Amino acid sequence: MPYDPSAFPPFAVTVDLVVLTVRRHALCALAVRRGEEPYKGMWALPGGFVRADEDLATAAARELAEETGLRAHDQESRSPGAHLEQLATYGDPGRDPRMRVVSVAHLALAPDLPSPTAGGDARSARWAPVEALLGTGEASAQDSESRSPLAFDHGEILAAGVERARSKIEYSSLATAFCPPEFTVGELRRVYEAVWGVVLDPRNFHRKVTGTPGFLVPSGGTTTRQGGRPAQLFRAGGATLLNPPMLRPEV
Amino acid sequence: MPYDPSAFPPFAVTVDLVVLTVRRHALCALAVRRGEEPYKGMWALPGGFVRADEDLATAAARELAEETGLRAHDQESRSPGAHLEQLATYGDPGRDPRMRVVSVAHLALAPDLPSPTAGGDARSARWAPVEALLGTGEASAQDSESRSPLAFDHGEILAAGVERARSKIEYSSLATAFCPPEFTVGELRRVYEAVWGVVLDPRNFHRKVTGTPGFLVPSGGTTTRQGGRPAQLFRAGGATLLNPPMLRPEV
DNA sequence: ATCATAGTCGTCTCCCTGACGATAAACAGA
DNA sequence: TCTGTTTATCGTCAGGGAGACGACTATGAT
Repeated sequence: MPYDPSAFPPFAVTVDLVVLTVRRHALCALAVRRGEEPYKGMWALPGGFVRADEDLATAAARELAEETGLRAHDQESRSPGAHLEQLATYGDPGRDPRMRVVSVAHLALAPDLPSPTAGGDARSARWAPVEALLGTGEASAQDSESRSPLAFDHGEILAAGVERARSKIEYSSLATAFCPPEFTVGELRRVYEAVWGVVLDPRNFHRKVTGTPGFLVPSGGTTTRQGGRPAQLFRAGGATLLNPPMLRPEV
Repeated sequence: MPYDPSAFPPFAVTVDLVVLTVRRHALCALAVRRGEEPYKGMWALPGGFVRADEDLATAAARELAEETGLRAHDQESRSPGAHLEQLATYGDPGRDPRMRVVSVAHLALAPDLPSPTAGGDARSARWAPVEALLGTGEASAQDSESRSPLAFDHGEILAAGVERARSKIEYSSLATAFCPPEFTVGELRRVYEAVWGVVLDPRNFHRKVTGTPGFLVPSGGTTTRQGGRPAQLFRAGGATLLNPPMLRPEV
């Protein structure tokens, strides 16, 4: 199968971002309003073209910074940035009516930002609960597809990102990416509850996360910002894989 | 960030395949010999350009069929085909010295084929143990990178595919994709042992897989093709997710 | 006949988990 | 100040799954 550099179809390559955060006990995604056709006026995932000399991860980090001001860190550092990883690639012919576009979707997990869309184009970007963006809310499941108000195939991409986040916090410490640098066990539990959409037993959850070596390290302080008895503050520990994993309740 | 259809850098888009199988108790990958520069004469992963009107999954299935004669089935059917799923996308500038190429890597899991490379170009394709292709064998880890004899960044892609397969057989029934339509518990255990590179207790393994609902369904027959006492034959059951998962031994 | 090889069934113990009682330390309001 | 509310944290107990391993079965090979 010899390569023929002059005989391959040209593609446009973009990165699309599924940026998730937890706001007011709900899992939310960043959506931007489209200013042009097609899908003008509809919500879409943030994204853009990959530049000629740019790595895919670099392009995703650049788009993330442009939209949220967050700096990405893929694995290690627990800086103010967000977790960023590649999600999947979408390249159906006709997914963009204008041209052949292959989009490398990325998943970003960010802590709740003080001013959600203040940095970028505030009137055209917002955090929205994922149920609303996916059309999986209380609306009865009458038509099984395209209930999502998102443009292109972004509903499918968002669903994949949400599912990835839901499964990944099971066996990794990634849930801490939704938390500020210092957080309590209860705040971490509310992250799990929001992402999974369940209610967890506070006592078993506390035993589990504090008993998993490397998951949490006490920072020494306490806080009462959630009300009630003062809670110990923790930082994310060095462990990235949880063994044994957190278990998502059945059913 | 308005789209400008006339101002985006053109990319070539390819699919590369990590095709894994278990042969003689070893995890093997399909490699093809390059006939041209760059990397002429080196081994590489099979792959090729995505056509102008072709879906990414379709392109991957086409390449798989061209190289192995296997028909792909992504999730459900347990036909003679192979499991095929998207793995990750690689698009570093300079990963191909000739042009800007974005490669959407796919992972295929196939049963041991009677004639490994008889279908295609037999003298330029072969199954090779993944340790050999990755350079992670008994060779001392003196230089930590580029010990792989594979062209381009295919060593990295193969490593990602192997790691995906290793983790995915933990919580899914995908290990059966390495087996013929009918197989014994012992044969399935040898698949796990080859993929993970461990030795498993036959008694605990038997209890686990036969006790997981939907994983295996008895086909009625028995076989002695492995020697010893006749073993019951099974087919893959309908379950795709194993709950609780198979546990890879520690350390 | 005996041995080697695989397969299959049980048992025992440890540890994790879920269910849930009890206590502790803050704040709000009477 | 006292009481109720909220959240955090510690303990207990029963059930299930997994690792370690003994025992038995049914073939083929020597």
